[in-house]
Amino acid sequence: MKSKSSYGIRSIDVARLAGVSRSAVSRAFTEGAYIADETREKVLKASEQLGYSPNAIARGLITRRSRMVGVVVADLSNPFYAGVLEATCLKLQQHGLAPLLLSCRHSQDLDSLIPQLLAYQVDGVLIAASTLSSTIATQCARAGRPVVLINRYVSYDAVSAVTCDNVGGGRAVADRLVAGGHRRIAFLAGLEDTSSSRDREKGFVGRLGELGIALHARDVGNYAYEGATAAVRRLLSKRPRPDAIFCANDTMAIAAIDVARNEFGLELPRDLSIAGYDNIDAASWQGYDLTSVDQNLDRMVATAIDLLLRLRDDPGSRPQHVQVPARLEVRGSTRAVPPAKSVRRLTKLRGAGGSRAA
Amino acid sequence: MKSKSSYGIRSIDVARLAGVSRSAVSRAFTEGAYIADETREKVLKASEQLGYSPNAIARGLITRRSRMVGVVVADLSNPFYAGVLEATCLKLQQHGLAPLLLSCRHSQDLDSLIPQLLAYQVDGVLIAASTLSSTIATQCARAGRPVVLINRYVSYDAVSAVTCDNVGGGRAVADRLVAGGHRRIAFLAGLEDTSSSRDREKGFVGRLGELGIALHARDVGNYAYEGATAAVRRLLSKRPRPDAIFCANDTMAIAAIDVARNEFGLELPRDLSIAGYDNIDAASWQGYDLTSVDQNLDRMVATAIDLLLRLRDDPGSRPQHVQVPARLEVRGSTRAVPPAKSVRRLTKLRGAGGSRAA
DNA sequence: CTGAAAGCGCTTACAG
DNA sequence: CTGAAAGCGCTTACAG
Repeated sequence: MKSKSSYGIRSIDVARLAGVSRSAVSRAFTEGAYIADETREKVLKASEQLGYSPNAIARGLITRRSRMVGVVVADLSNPFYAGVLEATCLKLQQHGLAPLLLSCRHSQDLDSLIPQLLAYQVDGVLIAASTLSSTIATQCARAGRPVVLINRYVSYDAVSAVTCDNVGGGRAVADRLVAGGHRRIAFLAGLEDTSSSRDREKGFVGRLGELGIALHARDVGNYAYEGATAAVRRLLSKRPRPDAIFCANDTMAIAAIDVARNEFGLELPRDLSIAGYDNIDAASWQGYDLTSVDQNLDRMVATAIDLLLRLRDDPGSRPQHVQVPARLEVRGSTRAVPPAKSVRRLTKLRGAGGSRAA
Repeated sequence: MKSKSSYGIRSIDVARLAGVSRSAVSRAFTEGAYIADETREKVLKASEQLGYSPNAIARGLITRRSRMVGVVVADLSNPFYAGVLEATCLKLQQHGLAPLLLSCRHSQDLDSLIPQLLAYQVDGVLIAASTLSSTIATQCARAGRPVVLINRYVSYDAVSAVTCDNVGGGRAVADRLVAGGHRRIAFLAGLEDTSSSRDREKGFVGRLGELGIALHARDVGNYAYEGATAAVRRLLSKRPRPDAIFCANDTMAIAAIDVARNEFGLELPRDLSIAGYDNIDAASWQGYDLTSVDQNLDRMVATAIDLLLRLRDDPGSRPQHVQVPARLEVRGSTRAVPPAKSVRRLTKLRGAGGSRAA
C-alpha cells in the first residue's frame, strides 16, 4: 500500500523481475559492458515490461558525467543564434547529450548564471554569444569544465573557439561589390567590441585596399534592426552617397534595404548594392533577395561539439581556435557587373529579381 | 597528491573549514532551513573561500526534485517559437529552474526523445509545438510528470495547455478587414491538424458570418514561407481576386506580401490588405509593416510555468486549459476605412506607411 | 560472465 | 539549533 516511492521503477525492481542482480541491470544499459547476451535480453525484457529506464541523475552522480552540456545563447530574437541553438540541439542528441540552456539578453547576467549551470555538473559549456565577459571563462576553467565559444574568440587561452572565417567572408563581399562596379563603398559594423564584426571589417577593408579602393564611409548598427536604421539614414545622407553597403549581419542589411527603398526611394541593385552576413531565412525572402555570407552553421556547431568532447575525454588535448570556411551566397541585392549605362532615377520600381550569379 | 576527486569541493570540505557538520552546510544553502544566522554566515564564508556550491545533481537525487524542466520546441527557425523559448528561459530562471532543451523538426522524433528527457528526472515538461503526438502525453503521465502545452491543446485531459485566445484573435482580424471595406476575404490556414490554425479560422470565419460575409477563398500554407508562397499564388489568381487575406501566422503573411507585390504588382493596403498572427519582429519592419495578432508571449509563458509548478507542488491541482487574451497590433498592411474612390492601378508604388490606427 | 559491497554528494528525519 | 546516520538510485572495482 505504502511503497517507498510512489512511482519510479528502480533497477532493483527490474533485477528482481529478471532474476538477476542490480549490477546486471546496470550492465545491460551500459554500452560495451561485459554481459552475456542472454542476460541482457532478460533485463531488457523486464525493463520494457516495467517501463524502466535508468535514472540519469543517479548515473551522473556516480560516473561524474552528467551527459548534459551547458549551452549559452545570447539573443534568440536573432535568427542566427536561434539557428545555432537548433543545430546544437540536434548534434548533441546524436552524441547522447542533453543541452541545459541558458539564454540571456544582457551579458552581465551571465556571470551570475554560469555558476548555476556548473552546479548541474555539465560536462562542458558551449557559448554562442557575440559578447562575453572574461569571468565566465575563468569560472568554467576553475571548475575544470571545458568551454568552447561559437562565433567569437577571446585571448584567454583556456577557452576554445570555433568561428567562421570572418576575414575571408569580408574579402569575398569586397570582391563582389567591386566586380559590380561600386567605388563608394560603406561598411556598417555590428557591435564594436566583437571579434566577428572586427574581423569582417578587417577582411573587407583589407581586400578593398588591395583593389585600390578606400572605404567611403563607416557607421555602427550594433547588429540590430533599429540601430541599423538610424545608421543607414546617416550613411545615405552623406554626399557623395555610398553606392554599396556591406552590413556585418543580415538583420542590419534588411534594415538598410528598408531605409534605402522607403526613405530614399532607391532601387537595388541599380542605385545601391547591399550585402549582409549570416544568410538567415529572411535573406532569401523575395522582398529582400539579399546577398549574404553563409557561416556554415552545421559545420561550426559540429566542430565545436567535437572539440568539447575531445577536451572532456582526452586529457592531452589543448584548447584551440578553429575556423570554418565562409561561403558567399549571391542574390539580387548586389549586381554582378557595372550597369551598362548610367540611366538613373527613371522609375522607383523595385528591380524584380535582379541579377543572379552562381 | 592523489585526492579522491581532482577538483570539486564537497560539502564536507566546507564543513571542516567552517568547523560545522555537513548538515549545517546543507542547511546554509537551503531556503528557510532551521539554522542559526551565525552558523550560516560561517558556512557561507567558508564556501566563498573554497568556491563551493552544492552539487545540483546530488541534491536532485535525494530531494527527488531535479529543478530542471524539460522544454520541447518544434521549430526554432520560426521566430515565434524562438521567442517562446527565450521567454521560457527567463521565467524559469526566475523560479530557480533550468531548462533542459529538446528541439526537433520532426515530431515523430519526439516520441523517442521524451523518454530521454524523463530519464533526467525533469520536474515537468513544457511543450511548445503546434503538432504533437498523443504518446508523449501518455509517456509523461506514466512517469508522473506534469505536462503543459503552449500554443496548442489536446483532448487528453491529463495534459494542461495554455493558448492565446485564437478564436478572439481571428474575430478581431475579421472586424478590422471588414471595417476597411473588404468583402472578398480569404483565409490562409497554417497546418490543418493544429488547434491554433483551426481556432483562428473558426473565430475569423464565424465573425465574418455574423457580419454577413461569406469567406471568399481559402488555402493552406503549412505555417511556412514556401508553402504560403505557392498558396498565395493560387489565391491571387482566383477571379474575382480576393481583396484581403488573413494568414494564420506572420511568416505566411510576409510571403503573401512578397508575392502580392513582386508577382502581382499589388500595392498594400490599397489593392490588398494582409494580416498575420504572432506579431514577430519582422512584422514591424518597414518593408512589411504588418497588422498582426499579438499572442502576449510573456503572459502565456508565465501562465504555463505557474501551472506546471502548481501541478508539481499541489497534489490537489488538476490539469486545465488556460487562455490568455489576444491583442490586434494594427499596422499599415490593412486599411482602416474603405478607399474614398476606386482609383486603381495608378501607380505601382508601395504605399509608404499606410494608415495607422490605435 | 556475475553478484555483493562500497560509494558518488547530498538532504533530512531523528535524537539530543 | 545541531550532528550522526541513513539513504536517494545508480555504477564499478573486486572476488568469485
